[in-house]
Amino acid sequence: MRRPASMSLRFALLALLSARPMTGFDLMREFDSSVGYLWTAPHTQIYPELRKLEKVGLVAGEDKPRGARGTKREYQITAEGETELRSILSEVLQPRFERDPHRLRAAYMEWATRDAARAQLLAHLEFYVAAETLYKEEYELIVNEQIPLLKERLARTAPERRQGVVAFKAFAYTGMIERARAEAQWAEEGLRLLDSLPAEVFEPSDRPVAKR
Amino acid sequence: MRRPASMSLRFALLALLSARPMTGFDLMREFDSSVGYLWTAPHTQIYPELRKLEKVGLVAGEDKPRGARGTKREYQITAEGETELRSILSEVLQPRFERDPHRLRAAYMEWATRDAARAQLLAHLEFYVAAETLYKEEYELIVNEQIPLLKERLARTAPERRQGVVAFKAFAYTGMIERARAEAQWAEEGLRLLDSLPAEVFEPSDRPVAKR
DNA sequence: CGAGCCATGTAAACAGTTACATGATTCT
DNA sequence: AGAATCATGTAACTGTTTACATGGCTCG
Repeated sequence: MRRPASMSLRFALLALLSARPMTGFDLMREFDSSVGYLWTAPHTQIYPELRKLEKVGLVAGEDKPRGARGTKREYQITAEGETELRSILSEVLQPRFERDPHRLRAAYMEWATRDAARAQLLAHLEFYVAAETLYKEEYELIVNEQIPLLKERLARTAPERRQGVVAFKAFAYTGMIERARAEAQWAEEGLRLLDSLPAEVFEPSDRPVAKR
Repeated sequence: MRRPASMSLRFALLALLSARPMTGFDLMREFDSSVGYLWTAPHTQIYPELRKLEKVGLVAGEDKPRGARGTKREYQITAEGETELRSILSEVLQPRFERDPHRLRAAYMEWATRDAARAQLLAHLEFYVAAETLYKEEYELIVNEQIPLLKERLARTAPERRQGVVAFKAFAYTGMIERARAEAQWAEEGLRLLDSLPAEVFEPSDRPVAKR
């Protein structure tokens, strides 16, 4: 009866299958695109999880022919699976303090050279500037209903509910955009800090030869 | 020779031990306070990792008496350990797309009732408003040099380098503060969205008795 | 003497990553 | 015929969480 604290993969698979039936491979490709920014998993995690979901009746698998000799297994969400989706969302997932390796490293930058610290922050800045652009593009695709899976989902959704389906996906992305912007800003702040500090606060770039 | 992609626990332990020698228990308590917002680990991870670090010479352990019969093992960072710290920070840790269970769930809120969605976002808002306050308090403690471990660290640091030691820790916290603010803002945006959507977009609060 | 803190451990389970592997189909 | 794509798997390992466990020290 107990639901594990972390079952995001399960949730993600059920959520995707609620749009249309898919094979493990299809799901893998979905994780490589749009949804992949929210959650992702390698195929080595997807296939076993699908078998588990089938065993407990949340999805139904069916072998489909593929070409002459080939087959593939297509999964569709069951009524129990949809109930599970509702049930997961009916419980609050408590936010918790997140570990952040980048923030941790930043806190001890006195052990880095100025150049290394700068390189780290530039990588951070570059990554999140690009991420922000990416997320904004996704956002536009969502609100313009230009994502294939979203279109299929909407086609299977009662007209009066479509508005919400789009709005929640767009909402998730505004969070990603805001976060990326905050990270980029932080990196810029760090770069200014680096420039403002005197050379003596850093580990020397060329360490003395004999350090004993 | 290869360094694992994720060695934040190792980094955190070395960074803490660079302030002063500590036992596993001391480190555990540190993770329960200040530094714990940047990184944390349970004792079941700390003790084995310390033994590993000792085996490879990055820390040196020494048994200390405790009362009459008791002992405890105190670890101090070695020269090799400090080199390791510098070495880790000399390489850029590439930022990557983070999975976020909360954003994932938000994207599929059409499967929730309005009340459940609101409860989720209120929990998010409450958590991050509190976190922001907490982080700001920590920030003040840092810049005013009121954190015991930081004071000990500064006492062992050459005067001309102290400025950086404080500034980097403060910098890490500005990132935490900005992020918490962004999350709180996002939750508020979500609450406004919920209020703006018509009732039909949500799963019914009281499901029909006979769902077939 | 008991509560609460100090101190350290094992073991099982789970989530996620990486490496290795296989074979069919489709397109050029 | 070979390359790219479709499709699915096993196995080993790392990092993290959770449960269970033990015992000494200090203070009231």
